[in-house]
Amino acid sequence: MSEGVEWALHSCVNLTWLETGEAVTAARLAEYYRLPAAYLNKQLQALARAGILTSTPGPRGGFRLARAPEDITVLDVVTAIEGADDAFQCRELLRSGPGDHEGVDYRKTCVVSQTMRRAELAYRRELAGSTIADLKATVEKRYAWVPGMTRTTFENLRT
Amino acid sequence: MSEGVEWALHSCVNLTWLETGEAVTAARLAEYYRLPAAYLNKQLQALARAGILTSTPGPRGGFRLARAPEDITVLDVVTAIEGADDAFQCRELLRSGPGDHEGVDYRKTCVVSQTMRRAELAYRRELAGSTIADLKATVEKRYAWVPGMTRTTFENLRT
DNA sequence: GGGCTCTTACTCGGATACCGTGTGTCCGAGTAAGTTAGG
DNA sequence: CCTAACTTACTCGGACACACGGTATCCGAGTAAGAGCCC
Repeated sequence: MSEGVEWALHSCVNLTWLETGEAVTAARLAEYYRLPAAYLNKQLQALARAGILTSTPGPRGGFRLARAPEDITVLDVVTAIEGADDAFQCRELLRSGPGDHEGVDYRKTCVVSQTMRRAELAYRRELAGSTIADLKATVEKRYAWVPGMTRTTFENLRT
Repeated sequence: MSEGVEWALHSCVNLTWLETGEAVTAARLAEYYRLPAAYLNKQLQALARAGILTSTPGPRGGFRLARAPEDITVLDVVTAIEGADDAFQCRELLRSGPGDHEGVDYRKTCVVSQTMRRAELAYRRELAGSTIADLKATVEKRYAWVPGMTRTTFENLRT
């Protein structure tokens, strides 16, 4: 799985603590974790395309959350970065084997494919059960100083 | 995810139908689905290293299941091909951020990491719940002619 | 006929190329803020 | 002083290289079967 997923999730959570009506540039989000700014920008673009962030160009521009943290699931972010395809892709191996394949969709009927898909669905269900708001809340509960420290750090980066 | 997983799972199920005490060569297993023999051989080697298959060289050699189909989970096969690492690898992004990181293992404490890991565990749990014997049984129940057809096809490939 | 030896062909196993995707970087189009000049 | 146009610097966005892992292939080490020969 792409490393960008980790970057994207942490950046989204950070954005929830900076919500002051103004956008945050990719450069600042990158500097926070010492990441390559241009490449993080690429990932943020993917989030914007997926409707998770909104991007505004020009001075005082940058990214901000497109909707409430409660309405952004972790699965949304993963899908935006990794794409919507399942990890296991059924290539319909059975079609190359013996037997009659007339009008059969092995993606539906193949037992192997079904088993892998079931696991995939369990994975997605788990990720869809967590929202960015949940992450934010858990961090605030366990590490109460983090939001303030994060805000302060971004303030200092502003200079 | 590697395409070899699909090949490996189908090959394992096929082997359950051919269990006659003698091994099956990678070439024949490959021919069944018109796969590149040398490359399938590579995947079967991985299964052998993982203790799922046993390999015997020389004439009348080949591969056979190392243990009963009930004792081989789908997760075992996936792990043998893909490796034991999680799909999401926590690079401890937080360590590059602000704050004190003395003696902290973010793979354990980071909320993002925990969330991703929980999903990963759900995935694995699902795969660990299905064995090769389960796949075999389901196929035999739904498509009763398959075992016989498979055996016959392999008989013809023997020539 | 039985047993030993040698040949032989066959199998896996790892070492070797090739290619696509993720990783990383760069520069240009567009925009909004700040400035300046005019009314 | 207010307004409007211009300049300017800043941001995203996509186009361009690089690297690594999955894909595919080939040839060699080892082995067991089978033939042949001797007893």
